[in-house]
Amino acid sequence: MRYRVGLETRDRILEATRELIGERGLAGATVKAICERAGVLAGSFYNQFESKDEAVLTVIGESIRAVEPPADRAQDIASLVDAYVAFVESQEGMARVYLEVVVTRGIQSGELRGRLMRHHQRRVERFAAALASADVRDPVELAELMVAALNGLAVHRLLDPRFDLRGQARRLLDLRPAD
Amino acid sequence: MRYRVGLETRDRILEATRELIGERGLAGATVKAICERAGVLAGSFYNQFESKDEAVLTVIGESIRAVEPPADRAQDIASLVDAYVAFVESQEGMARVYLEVVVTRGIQSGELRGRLMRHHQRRVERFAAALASADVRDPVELAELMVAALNGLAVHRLLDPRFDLRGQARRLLDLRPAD
DNA sequence: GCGTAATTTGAGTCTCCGCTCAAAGTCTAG
DNA sequence: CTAGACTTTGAGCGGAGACTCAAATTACGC
Repeated sequence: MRYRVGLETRDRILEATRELIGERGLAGATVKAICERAGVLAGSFYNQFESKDEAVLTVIGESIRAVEPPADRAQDIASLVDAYVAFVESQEGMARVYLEVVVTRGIQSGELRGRLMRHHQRRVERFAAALASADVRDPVELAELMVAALNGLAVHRLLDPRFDLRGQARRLLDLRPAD
Repeated sequence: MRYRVGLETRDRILEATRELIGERGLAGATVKAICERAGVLAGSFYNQFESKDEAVLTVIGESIRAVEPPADRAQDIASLVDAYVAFVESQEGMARVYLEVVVTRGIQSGELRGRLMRHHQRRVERFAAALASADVRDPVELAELMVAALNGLAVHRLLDPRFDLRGQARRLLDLRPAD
């Protein structure tokens, strides 16, 4: 992985992996399919990556990082919800993987699972912080509820592309605990 | 499939399929694993079922039917939510399949997908009816939101068994649109 | 240019999966 | 008891997927 051709090959493989995950999900991104799309043979793939999981993990890691809002600046709930909606709508493939990993037991890489779980945890914490500064009771519990509900909306959106994710997310935001 | 031994074999196969789906998810319920657990060889399996999908579909169909509340009697939202929680908690394996099918693209049987989708649809309709008779604005939209949110809570519960599904579902129930 | 390190090639291995089938064995109605 | 229908056996097929490797080719610092 030091000559320029090698780095270019690596990039093409990652690009192909990203596309295939988006189009066909995790299961559809086989090494064979990735290699075909990248215009590369299996040997080259394994010259660049230790395993299929390494390539998949790299792609997902990049996606997660790209989506994560800056940690330092506090945000209100509305913009956190908007960010979530934007994530699902702009990176449908990754959103699908996110949910696929959560739901499917015994998914390939435990590391992938751990990484996504941490991402989820951070999201809950952000929501909790936003709710706390809005003086809501039980901010952590409500944050868990909201993030879980948003995941549910995302699931719905994945199975029905006409589903009004943004609208329903706003509706969720308008719900208040009845006293 | 007419002698008693055959029917018993069939039952053992279905039982094994049910258990394996619950323990390892759809992907873990391979024909080999099912046959081992049922104490049967592959040939017997295919003497009873046309395909693996037929066995899986049978098991899931039975589960869905067992969970479906009686259609004639109208119910309020609280008991619908309770029924959903009970479904997820008592039939974790089936709940997992339900979500797995929704999330995973290109899942095996299109029929399985269709069947689960119809089940989902009926649930939304029930919720909408209950909300309508409670004089809520936009009952259909709110029903979609609630069912989607419940699905999200179920996802959370699947990945963290300590998650307080019942409590969070009640909390969801307490949320009201702010005017 | 040269030499070496990096890269590519592509046939091939290994494993797992769903599924088949002919032969042998087991029921059960009459 | 018997004949015909049903069931079990278990080796094995075809295909897909992840991954390997020795030999050939290519890049590029010097």
